[in-house]
Amino acid sequence: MFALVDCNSFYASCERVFRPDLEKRPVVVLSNNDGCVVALSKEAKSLGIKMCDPWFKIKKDYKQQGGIAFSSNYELYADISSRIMDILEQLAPRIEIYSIDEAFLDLSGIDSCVNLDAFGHQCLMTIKKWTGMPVSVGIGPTKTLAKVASYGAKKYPQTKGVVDLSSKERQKKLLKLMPVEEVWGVGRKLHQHLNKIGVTNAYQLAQLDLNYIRKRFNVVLAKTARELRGEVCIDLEEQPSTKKQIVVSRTFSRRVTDLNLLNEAVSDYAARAAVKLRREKQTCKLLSVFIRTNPFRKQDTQHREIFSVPFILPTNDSRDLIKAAREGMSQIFRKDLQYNKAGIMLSDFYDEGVYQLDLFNPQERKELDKNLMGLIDKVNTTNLGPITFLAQGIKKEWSMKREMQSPRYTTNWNDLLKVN
DNA sequence: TCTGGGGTCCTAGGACCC
DNA sequence: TCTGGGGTCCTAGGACCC
Repeated sequence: MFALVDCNSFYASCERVFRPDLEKRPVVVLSNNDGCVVALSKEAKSLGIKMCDPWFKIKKDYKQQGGIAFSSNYELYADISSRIMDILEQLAPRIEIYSIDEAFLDLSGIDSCVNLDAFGHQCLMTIKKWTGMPVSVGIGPTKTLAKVASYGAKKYPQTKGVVDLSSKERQKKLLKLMPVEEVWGVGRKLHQHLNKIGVTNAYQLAQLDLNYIRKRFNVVLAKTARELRGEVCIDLEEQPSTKKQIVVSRTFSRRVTDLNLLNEAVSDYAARAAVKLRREKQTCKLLSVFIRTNPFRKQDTQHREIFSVPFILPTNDSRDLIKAAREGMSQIFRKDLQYNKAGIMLSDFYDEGVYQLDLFNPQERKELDKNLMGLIDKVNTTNLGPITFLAQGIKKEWSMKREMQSPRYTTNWNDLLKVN
């Protein structure tokens, strides 16, 4: 048996924890650059606001209706998330942290000694009491059914936030009520195709012939159908698997035509990616750089391109990555175009310390470089930092806008909440 | 004026091998 | 006219997730 513990409107709820005056008010959180809505409270939903709505389009009406908006504050969200995950670790023997706001719990063992519905409420109340965050709990024999249960727990207030789908009858009842596009693994395209063959709810999907699904669609959807029937196909993954790629990309605060500024931006992203790569204790053999113009501006000449730079020896040295990023940029940059986004991608990973010996690059040098990077990373965790590379730029004219950000209540002494 | 960021998995097709 | 069979590896693109 699995439980899915899922925070309600996670980012919006985080903002409310330290602003109780916002309870019952519409709250939305915006993406980087205050671009579009990425999280919204129930009250904001009932004003007709949708996920991904561009902020500039809804801003005026929304504010008039008493809504409040925040720029995203990832430092705050990450900290609240880790507090919630710590609590869940105490409540269940095995958990899988699935995303910043969700975790699957393995309930085997627990299900034989306590009532599962009661256990769900215990999780919900403990998290509410210790962090102030509202969550829903869905319980089912497979992960996909736990997701279904969580859908029910959010959708129907009479469940008080917990749905237990242990029984076949309850599964059947809820699956029939659930639109097929709400199923975990069914996105926009599959939704359209399924509708075309007359499948509109989750129950119908579960009843389809598996061979037919494999032939007409693919093996992944067949797996989803089996999970909906109660057959475990997706296991709990306790250890986060090592990453296969690292991406750092940003939309600029304004359109950029200057190669120097683009170089600055990708150098900055490369340096950030290098830190992530070293945190994973990995090295990479490939760095790709990409840029694109604003696809929404139909009047502009469009250009998007990606260029990959291989390394002879795998590396996680910031200087190598920055150099490669600039090299790549010089290959794809075109004069007189208005770029609005750039990014870099690292791939082809190797464990740190596993590399072919190189005649021209003696071992001692490598150790020295490694120590240097380690030292920089260490300094940057203290308030002596940050140490950055000049290539990353100083003014960062291209960097994003976040005009409505809340304080970092839990991670910065200066932002600590004051009580008068 | 203003439209996010970071991931994974699967498949088809091409290049290449014997 | 008629041009094998079986395999692997890599890449790009599509679909999905949060």
